[in-house]
Amino acid sequence: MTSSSAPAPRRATLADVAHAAGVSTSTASVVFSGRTRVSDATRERVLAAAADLGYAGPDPRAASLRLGRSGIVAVVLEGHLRTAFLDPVTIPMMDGLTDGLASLGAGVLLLRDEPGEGEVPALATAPVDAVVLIGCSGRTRASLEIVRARGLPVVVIEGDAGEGIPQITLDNREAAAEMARHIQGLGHERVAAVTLPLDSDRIRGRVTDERLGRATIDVTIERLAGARDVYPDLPAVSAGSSSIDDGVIAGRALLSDPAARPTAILAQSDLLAAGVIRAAEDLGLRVPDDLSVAGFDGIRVDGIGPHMLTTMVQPAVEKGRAAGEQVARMLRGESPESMHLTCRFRAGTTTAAPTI
Amino acid sequence: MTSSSAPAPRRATLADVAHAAGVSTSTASVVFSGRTRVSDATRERVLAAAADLGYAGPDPRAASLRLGRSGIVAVVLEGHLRTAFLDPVTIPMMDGLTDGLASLGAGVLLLRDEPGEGEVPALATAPVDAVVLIGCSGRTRASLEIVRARGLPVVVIEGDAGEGIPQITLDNREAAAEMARHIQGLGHERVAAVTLPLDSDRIRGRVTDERLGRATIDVTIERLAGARDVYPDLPAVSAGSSSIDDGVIAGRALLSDPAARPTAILAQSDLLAAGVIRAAEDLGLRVPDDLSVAGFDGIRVDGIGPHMLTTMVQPAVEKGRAAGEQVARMLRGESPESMHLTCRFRAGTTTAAPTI
DNA sequence: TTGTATGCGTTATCAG
DNA sequence: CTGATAACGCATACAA
Repeated sequence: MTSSSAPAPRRATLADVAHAAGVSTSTASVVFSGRTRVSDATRERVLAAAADLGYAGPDPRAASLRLGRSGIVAVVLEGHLRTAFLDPVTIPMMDGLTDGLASLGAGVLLLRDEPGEGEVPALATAPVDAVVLIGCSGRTRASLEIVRARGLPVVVIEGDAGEGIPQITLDNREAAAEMARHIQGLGHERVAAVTLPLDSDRIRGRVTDERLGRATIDVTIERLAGARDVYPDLPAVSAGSSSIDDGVIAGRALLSDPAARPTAILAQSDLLAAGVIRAAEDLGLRVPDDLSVAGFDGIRVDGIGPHMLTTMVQPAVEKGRAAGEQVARMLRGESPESMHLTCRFRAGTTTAAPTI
Repeated sequence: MTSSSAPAPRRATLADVAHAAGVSTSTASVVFSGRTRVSDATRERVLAAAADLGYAGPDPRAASLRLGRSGIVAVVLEGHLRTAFLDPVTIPMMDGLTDGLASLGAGVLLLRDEPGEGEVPALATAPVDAVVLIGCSGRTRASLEIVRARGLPVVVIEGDAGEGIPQITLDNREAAAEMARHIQGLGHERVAAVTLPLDSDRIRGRVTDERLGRATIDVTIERLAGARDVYPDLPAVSAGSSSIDDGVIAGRALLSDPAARPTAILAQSDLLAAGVIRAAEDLGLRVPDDLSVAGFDGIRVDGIGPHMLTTMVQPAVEKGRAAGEQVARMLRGESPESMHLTCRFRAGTTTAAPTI
């Protein structure tokens, strides 16, 4: 009957165990690390002593000091988890990341990129071996500075950190262009776009050249550029986030005026596309007869009834796994490589030739 | 022009900085920790030397050995992140957790509860100060053993770890009963339930007494018990996961036979409820006229058209925050308290009096 | 206000 | 196969 509030006299250390087993600490250490052969007899004695003293293995803190690594990789997300995980591609990506890191036996430390109420950013003092930055934009830039100052290996997913920092990127521009060509091939001429946020201010509204010039989120910029490679004058509305609700808002903005109504809308994410579809149907438009809607990401979207979104499928899990693998390489002392992953067109039921 | 592949000769240490600044290491240490007054003059000198040597602050690994804590709290999730985050309440809960931990400046280390391919579980060697277990069931039980062996403070969310381990629980049984009474109050007599998985096997199908006896997931057991407090003979079908798709499957199973069709279905999660609604509408039934459907969780569900789910809203963020706060207490040496949080009934448009 | 001494718990090296 | 020794880099009590 051990009470959990019992004041542990003092945790047993490796030295205690060694002493109790009548061996040196180095021998005891080797029993646990297994890096050298030990006779079965002494191993038994050490293990017995350990069990006896309630020793649960080497203290990770001491080990990490000695070894120079902690087995932890930081992932820096923007803002609240709620926000970061609102994007459905985040989860498969994180999953890929943990997979890619598995070869290291490393865990993932979730860090927020917040101002942090005047505190020193956790990133500056976290015992991590490497850092993965996601979407190096705005505030994330500050994280990059900290990381570089600490001299930690870093990989950037979907963002450009410049100067020889390995990055995992998507062919956003080419993929967006491919989708635009699909729409063009169907015969659409009056087309509009709904973009992801332009910067961390996340202001909604018509995308002017001036606003675009100040934009900081690469994904948004690239996907719009790709679409405009095909439709140079493509009008666009920016959303406040990648969500169905924001898609509805942007959709309304583009569809409310029947005179200026496009026949196709290119959304920069599947969630936005779902919102656009909802907005269209609320206005009595039929998809794809009256309006074609294209998405981006290739996630499974609930809530658009019988529709199957026409979209560009991005390799989300691969993205994370690639980042994890590059981190592993850097930690092994090998030189990392930037990787460029490609999206795949997937036809759905939400795009068709215009009927007008 | 610093190349990132430059072989750093050796990272500067606090001692180097102190030496360069012509002060002792303790003085230099204090400059960074700020735990004692230092004259502006020496502070300047130390900082200058640090900048000069590219010293980015104390090595967290050494600091954590010295201080006896790492500022990291582990969260153990079941299976792939994909699976854990499939449950929409996980994200707000994690958010609450990081909030609750914020007072400690602690980060969250995501750990999977996997077999791990014969490797030692990361939990056994991760440099963490405390552990949060989620839904202490089955495999998680093994994690608990490791944690106890290491003598780490631990808090369990929605699970019973027994023996004085603080837990954050929900009034699942009472809440489920409250919902059942709502349905009863509307006049329903033929009612059925769709439950969450019974155990980690996640087998779908009719819930027999025998299967229920072997069930290991407390949430499922409790919510079903609550419903049966009101409808003692309530038939139930278990889902393979908390998802819309699984809700559809369970819904079909319950509704396919017109003769034995219930007039109300109590789903153990909102996603399952959404699936049931979809299954009902696929069969030509109207909700709530032909079938009342109740959910559980109070998340925002897309994909059920105009419906507003009648549900029990659980305090997801609070759950996480409470866990974080208890961890903080334990690390401050105060004794932790188990907390029991309550759900709130929210009326929607998916339940009504039976029309037959 | 600053310096001195000590130990946090390990693990790598190398000699026996 | 085992043991002595020396770091790993830092933060604190205490003395100056």
